[in-house]
Amino acid sequence: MKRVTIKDIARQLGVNPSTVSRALNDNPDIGLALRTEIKQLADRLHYRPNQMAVHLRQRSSRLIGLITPEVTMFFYPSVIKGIQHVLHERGYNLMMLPSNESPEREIENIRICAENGVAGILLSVSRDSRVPDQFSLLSDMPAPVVQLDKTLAGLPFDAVLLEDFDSAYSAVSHLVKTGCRNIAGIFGNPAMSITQLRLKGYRKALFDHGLRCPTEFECFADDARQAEICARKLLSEPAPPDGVFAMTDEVLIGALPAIASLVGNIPGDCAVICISDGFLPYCLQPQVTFLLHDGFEVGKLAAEKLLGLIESGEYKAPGYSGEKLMLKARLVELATTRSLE
Amino acid sequence: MKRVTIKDIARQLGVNPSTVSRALNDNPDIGLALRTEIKQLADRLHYRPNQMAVHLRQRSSRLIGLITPEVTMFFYPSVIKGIQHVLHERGYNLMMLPSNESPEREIENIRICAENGVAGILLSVSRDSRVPDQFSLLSDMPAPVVQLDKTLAGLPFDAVLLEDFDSAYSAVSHLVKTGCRNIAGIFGNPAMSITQLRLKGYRKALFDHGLRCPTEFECFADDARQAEICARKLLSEPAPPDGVFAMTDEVLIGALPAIASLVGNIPGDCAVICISDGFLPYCLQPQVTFLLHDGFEVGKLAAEKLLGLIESGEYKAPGYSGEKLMLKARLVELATTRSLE
DNA sequence: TTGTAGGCGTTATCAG
DNA sequence: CTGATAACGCCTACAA
Repeated sequence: MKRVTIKDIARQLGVNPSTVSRALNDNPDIGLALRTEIKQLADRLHYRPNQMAVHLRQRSSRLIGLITPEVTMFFYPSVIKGIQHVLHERGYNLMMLPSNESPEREIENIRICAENGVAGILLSVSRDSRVPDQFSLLSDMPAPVVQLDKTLAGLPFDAVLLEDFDSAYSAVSHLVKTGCRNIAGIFGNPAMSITQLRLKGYRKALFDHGLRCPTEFECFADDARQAEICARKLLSEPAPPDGVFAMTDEVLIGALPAIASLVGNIPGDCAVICISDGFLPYCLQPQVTFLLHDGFEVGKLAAEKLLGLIESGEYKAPGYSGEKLMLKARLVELATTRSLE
Repeated sequence: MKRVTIKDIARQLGVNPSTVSRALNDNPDIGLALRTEIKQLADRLHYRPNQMAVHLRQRSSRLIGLITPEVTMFFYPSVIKGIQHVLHERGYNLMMLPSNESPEREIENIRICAENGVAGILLSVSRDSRVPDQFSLLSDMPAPVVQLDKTLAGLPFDAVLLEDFDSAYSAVSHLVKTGCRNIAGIFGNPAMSITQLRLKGYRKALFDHGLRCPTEFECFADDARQAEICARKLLSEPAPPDGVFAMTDEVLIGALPAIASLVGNIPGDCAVICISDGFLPYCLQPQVTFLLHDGFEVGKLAAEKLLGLIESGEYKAPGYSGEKLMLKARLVELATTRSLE
């Protein structure tokens, strides 16, 4: 039960393989009559092109490499959905290459992309990745790169990311507006640029509103578990916060239950706000107001950008250095308002 | 800046490309001296084999196709981690092929696997998939298939799945043990086999303990939102349940906050138990006892099984029909016990 | 131990 | 309009 190839069709019709190839690719050079005859036979024989051969020939597969630091249940599932939504309808496939937060693995993943002739790379960098050595490989790749979410300044690629500074700034400002005066922040790993940006937004918001920003109120957590510990520590301070900014869903899911169990009334005693993908805040109790960072949108835009580059070849222009596309977050108010107090 | 190929190396060393190929593949026919010389040059030139060519030649890529109904934040992220853990260390890569719960898309995905010469397929079927038409394609594929999680009886493939019936049975029995007498169940879409199995386990447990099992207490929810509605409906019955079995994390996350807001005391007034991947129950408040369905383990075992089949060729034997590997769930008690009352 | 030649399945180029 | 030919990069009988 060998697979049927172009040659088989050619033989049966007594024509040349190249003619079959052209006909199947709708080349108008081939007479309509012959073209349809070939197509019909191809159909009857259940002919499917061997992509491995096509790829070798074209020197590029229709694969897109997605390099991410990890596959958490937060954010990435929706990013992936957004990516797939675009890739599928344009006939590309997705190869997942998690780096497990390891720069070495990241390099290996880039290598895998090169060896497999991916048509393009979607790159979300690990915590400890550094420009430029690590990404020198990328520059002489015949495929475009689009960074998404966790990006690195200084790489000459397009990027799609969320306004981290602004979102944090807005979130904290919203807490201030609803009456909070002692606002703590729980952040992610400080080596990540998104952490730094959100931290800056947090600080600036406090500063602009004339509020103090004691360092004990700035906590850093690598995961939900640590976020819980941070929350407990914050609330056991002699002067505990009356508002908490959670940098991510992951932080929120760790911190909120702890806060809920320690203060009588949220947001009465302590308000909580976070930056979220828009799913968890609806699930948790009490519901929490958040700034929506839409992963689906990020994935979709990054994929569209990437396919655009692939098809235009624009990225090959000497000196092409990409542009950053910054998405704004939207405030979603779920919490019962606190401003009455 | 063309990519360096085997020919380039051969030319520089004045040997034949085939010699280089053999040397790089550690063929002992090639003299050790020459072999190392070739390898060194390959290194210096940063030679990387062109996998597209290798694949065409071998008639198989080192890609594994993962076909899943969707990419939710529940369960799949850990399954994927388990899969990647195995694939990566054995030099395979993962192509993600979500079917969006569409049987047509599922067929298309199988086709994509065939065209791309994947070395194997990991298959989790959609709700409405039916044997056998849909999977006839699979039978004459030169690659093995392993089903995981959402499986379909009647397909002649290996499968790795969790003991759904047993887990539901144990979960409900545990509720009985802690004193519940009116136990409701919130399930997923009834068309899924895991729903049917868990439903049967639920019913059997009630039956075996001599408890009634009114149909109003069996609810079906397609997502978290619907699960919330189910929970509200259940608790507003004239005789509300004193125990609720949530079939999945997704059900739990929808139902628990609703239950928490409607009854004064969990588990005092109404106990809750669920089947979970082992992350959410720790996060939600109140914490809930669960049966651990370990996605990582499922992914890992399925991937190992698949690579085993690929490398042994066993699956090609006429009449090979696969075997089901059933994983048992483990009870994890987080809830404050209710048995005192 | 190494070289030669052919082919994996497709498509691009050049004739006719 | 269609056919012949070569090439994409690699591997593997077979020959030497």
